[in-house]
Amino acid sequence: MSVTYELVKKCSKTGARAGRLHTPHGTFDTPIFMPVGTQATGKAMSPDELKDRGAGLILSNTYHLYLRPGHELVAEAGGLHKFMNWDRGILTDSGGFQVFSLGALRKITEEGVTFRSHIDGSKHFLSPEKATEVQMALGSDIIMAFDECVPFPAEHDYARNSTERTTRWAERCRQTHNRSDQALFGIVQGGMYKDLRTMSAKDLVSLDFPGYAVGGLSVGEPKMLMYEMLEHTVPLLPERKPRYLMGVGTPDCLVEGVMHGVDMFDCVFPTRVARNGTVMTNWGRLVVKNAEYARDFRPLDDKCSCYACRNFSRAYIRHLFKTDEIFGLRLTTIHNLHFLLNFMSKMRTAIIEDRFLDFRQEFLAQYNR
RNA sequence: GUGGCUGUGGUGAAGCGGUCAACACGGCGGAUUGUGGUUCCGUUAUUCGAGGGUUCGAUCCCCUUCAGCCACC
Repeated sequence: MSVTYELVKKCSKTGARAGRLHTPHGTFDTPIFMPVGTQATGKAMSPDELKDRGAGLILSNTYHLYLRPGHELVAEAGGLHKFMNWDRGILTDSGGFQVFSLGALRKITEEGVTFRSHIDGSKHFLSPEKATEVQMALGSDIIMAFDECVPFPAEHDYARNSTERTTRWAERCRQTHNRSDQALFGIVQGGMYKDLRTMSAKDLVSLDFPGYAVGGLSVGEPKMLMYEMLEHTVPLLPERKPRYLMGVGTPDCLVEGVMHGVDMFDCVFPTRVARNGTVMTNWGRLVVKNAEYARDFRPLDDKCSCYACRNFSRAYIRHLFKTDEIFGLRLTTIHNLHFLLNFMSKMRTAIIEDRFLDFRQEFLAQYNR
């Protein structure tokens, strides 16, 4: 198998686990946070800058690359790794979530999804087969099954039909997939219904994917409900395979995810919020563009050792935001990625030293919001 | 010096006798979780250059004054 999971250490008190993920482009420590580079670039960051923060896998996107520049072009360039000059791991999302986000612009049938491009309104069709073909052309290390993300809230009937279809689609993705140097992960759906989560997990596990994602969470439901779903769903997944919680990236959610046994995460949150002038610190969120920092000459986070914190003040970074200088959002992006990747590595160390619960408690006591 | 025009929030401006002075930008604050260097939400002029008058009521009419711009001497 092209992608395998190696369990290194299990927490004695929670479901948390430390491991290693072996991929065709290297081995990466888990739990891992994968920065999002939707359009074949980690926004505002060069590949070297991503590596300097310790990024291992990054996430890119089928929907976006299919529309622009087109997967054939990427294949012609020699694949996504070569095209964007990234020699570590790449995971591509199938486009299911994007199509879900398009709302009124799309129509779902058993065959697939007809949708209109958010760029020019042109009509397109994405199916399990097509999404898999596109991802094979891109050549990412991990590709995702084409799923339908159940919205929140959703009626039980709707969620059941959708979840069953996602499983049928997963089987079609598996039938289509034939690249031995990449792994296809299945995605558990089921909305906020435990019986459907159980059904989805069981059906997908029987299809024997090399890894499993928990999808359909962090779609607007209360955090407690998300944690409840995680606690229910993760134990249904095979222990010897990686588990990936899609779309989660705030520090508090990451700790909870890790505690419940999740190995992989991705989220636009740290980078998007950075681009809008907000950073994460050991004490919680800090909106550096706010007026209260105009004369604050301290670093973003005095406990942080990142390039931005070592060299620049809140007042300076705020000034860059106020004047729309691109260097400002580069600094906050550097900081947020450093913060989050460092945070993941601290969690991993805590698991290995079997003090994860204490770590979690200390962190949550300090970090508000 | 004479004639004309203009003076509304941080900016550009609408209104022109009658509820809370339109809108845009900016500012301030919030949101943002498998798309969006994006988008969304809230808020931001007890006051219309100043003073006086007419009127039940004036940013809007009248008088005085100040300031800016233009033209002429």
